[in-house]
Amino acid sequence: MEIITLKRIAQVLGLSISTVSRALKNHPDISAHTKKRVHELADTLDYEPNMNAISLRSKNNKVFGLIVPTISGFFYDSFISAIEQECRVKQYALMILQSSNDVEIEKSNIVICRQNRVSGLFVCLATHTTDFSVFEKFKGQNIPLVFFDKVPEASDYNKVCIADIEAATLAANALKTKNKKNILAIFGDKSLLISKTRQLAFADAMLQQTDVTIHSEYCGSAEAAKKTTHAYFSKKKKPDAVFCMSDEILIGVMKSLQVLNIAVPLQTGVIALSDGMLPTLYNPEITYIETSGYKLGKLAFSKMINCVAGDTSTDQLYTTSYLVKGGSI
Amino acid sequence: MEIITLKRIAQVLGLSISTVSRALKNHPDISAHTKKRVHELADTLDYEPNMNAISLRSKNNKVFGLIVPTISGFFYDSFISAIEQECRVKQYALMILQSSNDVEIEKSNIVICRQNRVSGLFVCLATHTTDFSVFEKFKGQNIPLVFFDKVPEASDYNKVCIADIEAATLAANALKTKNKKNILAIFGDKSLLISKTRQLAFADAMLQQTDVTIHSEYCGSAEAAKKTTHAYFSKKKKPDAVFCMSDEILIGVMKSLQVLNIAVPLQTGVIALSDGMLPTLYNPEITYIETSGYKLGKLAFSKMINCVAGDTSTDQLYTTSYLVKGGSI
DNA sequence: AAAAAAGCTGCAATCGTTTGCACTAATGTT
DNA sequence: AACATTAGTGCAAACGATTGCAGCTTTTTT
Repeated sequence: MEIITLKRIAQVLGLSISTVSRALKNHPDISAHTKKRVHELADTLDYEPNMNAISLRSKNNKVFGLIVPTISGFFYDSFISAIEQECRVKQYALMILQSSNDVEIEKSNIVICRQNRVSGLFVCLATHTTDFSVFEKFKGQNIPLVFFDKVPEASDYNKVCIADIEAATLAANALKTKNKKNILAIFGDKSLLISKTRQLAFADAMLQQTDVTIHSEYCGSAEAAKKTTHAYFSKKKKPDAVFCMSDEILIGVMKSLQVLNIAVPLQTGVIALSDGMLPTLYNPEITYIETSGYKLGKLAFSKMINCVAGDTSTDQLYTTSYLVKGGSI
Repeated sequence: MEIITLKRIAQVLGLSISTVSRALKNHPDISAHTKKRVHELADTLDYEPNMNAISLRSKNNKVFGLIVPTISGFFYDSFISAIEQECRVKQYALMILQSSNDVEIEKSNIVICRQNRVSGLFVCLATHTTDFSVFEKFKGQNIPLVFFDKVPEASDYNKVCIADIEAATLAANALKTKNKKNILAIFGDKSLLISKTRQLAFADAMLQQTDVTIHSEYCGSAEAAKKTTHAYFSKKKKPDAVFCMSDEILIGVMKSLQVLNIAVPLQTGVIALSDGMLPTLYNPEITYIETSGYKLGKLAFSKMINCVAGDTSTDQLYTTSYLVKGGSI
C-alpha cells in the first residue's frame, strides 16, 4: 500500500504541493472550492502527515522524553500514566526510557532523547548521578527540563516533588496522636536527598515530644527493609510503631512482621508514605500518607507545558499530601 | 548554545557535507587523515545526529510504538519494562501510549504511531475493539504488528500470549492434587478471548475428575471479584478453593476473604495466575502459576526484531508457565 | 480605459542527512 | 609519453512538509 504524501495529492488534483499544504491548514489564501477538493481527497486517501518531516522543518518535535529508574513499581507507573494522558490531550508523543538506576544507562538514554530532539524531558535521577553537564546542555538550548521525585540539589532546575516535609510531618503527628514512643523509622537509600529530607522532617516533628525514641534506618530495597525490621523485632524491647518512607519499604516491613507473627496494630503500629494501592491490600489496611505519583505527574506536566509555552522561571513545586486512615496504628 | 550539524562541521574544516557524513561513518573512500579530523571535531563539538532528518531520509524510523490499556498494574508495567530494555540494546526508541481500554482512544493512539512512522507496533487490544481495518493498513505497508495478551481471534496476525491453556491446566492439576472439590473460579471480562480460553482449559482439566463442582464467574474488576467472592462465601456451603485468573482478581478475592475472616489455606485454598509480585505480599504467600509479563515482553520483542529483519511469517507464540508454591492451598 | 487592489496559486528555498555520480590529481601500466 | 586506474572529494538530488515571495487573473477604483 502506497504512503500518501502532499505530493501525491497534488499530482492527483493537478495542484502544487504548496497549495495542498495550505488548503489542509485552511489558509485564507486558498479558495473554498480548492480547499474542499483537497480535504475530500486527503480524507479518502487517508493522508497521514509525516511527523519526521514536520519536525525537521519546524525544528519542533512534538515529543517529550521521560527517564525513570524503572517503569514497574507502585509509584513511577502511575506517574507515567498521568504524563501519558496529558501528552495525548496536548498532542505530544512520549518517549519513555529506563535507567535501571544506572548512571551510564541514564546517560545513554539522555543521548537518545537528544538525538530525537525531544521538546522537553522529565527526569527522575538515578541514585548516584553526579555529572550534570548533560543537563546544562539542555538549558543552554532552552529545552525544558523537569525533574521529579529524585531531583538534583541545585536550585536552578525545575523540580516537582512530593511535599516530603509535610508528608513526613503528617505521619509523625499521626504516631504522636496514638502515643507511640519507640519508633523504627525506615528510609530509602542514604545518598538520596529524598531520604535525608524525610528523615529530618520526621525526626523533627516527632522529637517535639521529649520522651520518644526514634531508630532511623536506611534501606535500599524491600529485602533490606525486611532484614532491618526482623532485627529490631527480634530484640526484647520491640518498637511500638514502624514508619515506612515508601511502598517498597512497606513491603519489606510487612513481610517481616507477618513472618514473626506480630499483630498489627495490636503489637506494633505501621504507617507509610504511599501511592495508595499497596496499603489497601493488607488487613487491616495500612494507614498512610498519600504521596501520589499520579498527582505528581499532572503537576510535572503542567510545568512542562508552561515551559514550552515560554515560561523561563525555574521553580520547585510540591504536591500536597493527606492522611488516609487504615487500621494499622 | 548552537546545535551542531554536519554543515557546521564541514564549514569549520573546509570540507563538504558529504565528506563529513562519510567520514563519520568510516566510509572507505575517505582518507584516514580526514576521518581523524572529522571525528575529533565531532567529538569536541559533541555532534548529535538529527534522528528526524535520518528517519525522513532513510524512511526507517528507529522507533517502536506500544499500545496498552494501562501502564500501571502488575502485568503491563513489567511487559513494558522488558520491551524498553530490549529497545535500548537494539537502539530503538519506544513510544508508549495508553488506550484506557477505550476503543476511540486506541484508534487515536494508532494514528499517532502512524504519523510518527513507527517501524513496528506492539498492541494489547482494548476489551471491545472490533474494527481491525487500521491494522490492515499496517500489514499493507509491511509495518510489523505484534499483538500481546489481548489479541485478535483472526489467525493472520502475530500474537504472543501467555500459554493460557497450559497455565490454567497447571492450576487445575494443583487443585486436584490437593483434592479440592467445590471450586469458585473467577475469570476476567467475559468478552475477552483470554477469559474464555482460560475458563475452558480450567474446566476441562478439572472435570476429568467427576466429583468436582466448578462455579465459573466473570469479573471485570477487583471490586467485582470481591463482591462475587463475598456472595459465595456467605452461603452455607462454601467453596473449598478459589481460582483467580489474574492479579486483579486475586486482589478482590483476598480482600473479601480477609474481611470475612476466612483462613487460607485452612478454610479455603487460593490459587492464581500471576506475574509473581502480588502473591508474595500475602501471608501465607499465594500459590500461583507464573504468567510473566516480563517474559512475554522479551518474546514479543524477539518476534518484532525478526519481523523488521524480514521475517514475514505470522505466528502465535506462547510463554511457558510453571507452578510456584506458596502456602495457600 | 488605465491603474490599483485583491484573490489564488506556484516557485523555490529550507530543515539535516544520505548517496549516486562526476570530477581532479596522483599513481601505475604499457 | 599516452592511457588506465585508483584514491579522495564535492555536487546535487532526494526524503516530506512549510512559507516568503512572485506571478497571474479577475475585480474594483478612479
